[in-house]
Amino acid sequence: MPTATYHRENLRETLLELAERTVRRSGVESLSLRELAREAKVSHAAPARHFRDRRALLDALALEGFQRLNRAMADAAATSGPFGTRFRAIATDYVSFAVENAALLGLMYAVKHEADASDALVEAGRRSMRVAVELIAEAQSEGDVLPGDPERLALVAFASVHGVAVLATGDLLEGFSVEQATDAAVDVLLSAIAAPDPRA
Amino acid sequence: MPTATYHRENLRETLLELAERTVRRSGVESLSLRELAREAKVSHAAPARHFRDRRALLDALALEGFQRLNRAMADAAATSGPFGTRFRAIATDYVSFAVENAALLGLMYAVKHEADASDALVEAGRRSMRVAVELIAEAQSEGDVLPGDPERLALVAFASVHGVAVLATGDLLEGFSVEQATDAAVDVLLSAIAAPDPRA
DNA sequence: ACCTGAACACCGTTCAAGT
DNA sequence: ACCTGAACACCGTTCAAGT
Repeated sequence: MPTATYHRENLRETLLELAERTVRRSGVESLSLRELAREAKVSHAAPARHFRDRRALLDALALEGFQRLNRAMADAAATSGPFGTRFRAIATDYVSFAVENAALLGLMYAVKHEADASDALVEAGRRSMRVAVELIAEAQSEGDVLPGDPERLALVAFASVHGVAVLATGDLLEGFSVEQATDAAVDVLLSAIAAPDPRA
Repeated sequence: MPTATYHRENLRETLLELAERTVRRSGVESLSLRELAREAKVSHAAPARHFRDRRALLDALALEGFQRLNRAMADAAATSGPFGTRFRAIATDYVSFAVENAALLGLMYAVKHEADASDALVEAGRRSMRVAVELIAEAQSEGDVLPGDPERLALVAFASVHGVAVLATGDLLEGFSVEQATDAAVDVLLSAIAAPDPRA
């Protein structure tokens, strides 16, 4: 008779993985701690040891989401090449993440602005905006982007790309593909903020 | 002893009003049909006569939301004046609606793209996009906007404004006011798509 | 330290029965 | 037609008790 089916190696991670899977498959609202516990083959009270309540689990999920998104954006920003290319790469990555993790993205933004969001979560939420600000400030100093408050331009760029992401996940693209929509937004932004090529 | 505390004038409307109030105050997830029934002083099974299930009530709420939003946008679009002014007015109205009805807007977009959303809901969701397309097509025929697929430009404009709305409700404006963010997005969009003034 | 099992106060949904 | 009250199968959360 094998013993110890009863405490698990790393219940916290197991629960997070299971939770992410069910959020992806059926949305946040159908995520039940008791169901999760059943899937993890653990008593329904066990998750409480690792997450104070349902919200704490959701917060942890959202935090992981922001961390993954930020890593992807930072990687795309870190490539070399002309500003337009790097900007387009970041936008594409952002929208791809949104499409592939639609429910998670919704959770990330929903949970971030709840009154008592953790510092780590708020900080992670701000981080992607800062990637955009730095990219634009840097491009300005290279003469690739018109002068002007980089925070203001980054806000508009971020809003625009995030908007495409939301419309994409909401099935509101009305005939355009995700790539077409992203490219269109990037084209419009670049035509507004890119400095004219001095070699032209 | 007064009789008839027991069937109500218009329970459906009463429930919708109460539901909207609690969604506004405490979010969708804390909306309970039983609680609603208690507030309406009706048995917990009574709401089922008017809404098949919780989702049906949420759908009805979302539909009302789109209708109000679309009315506001159509009104702003119907004013006369130069394209830039009208466009800015619509954007401002959209973002104001989003800020004043943050939870409702979230519900609207969440519910719209659930697999079995009602036709009325999907149609209402598309309508605001069409207002944008028409505005831009009209401005192009007047020579106020550069030529190009009006649906593509409207998509970008819509995404941009919706993005500002989402960032605003998500407390991600980082030091900018809602008005500043909206104006910045409109400025950038106009500088990309507005035709140069022929009188200049 | 980590988990269990029972208990409590909620849910949404359904359905026979009442008016 | 519209509502009630009871019932069913779920929840999240807490807590004494076990190992």
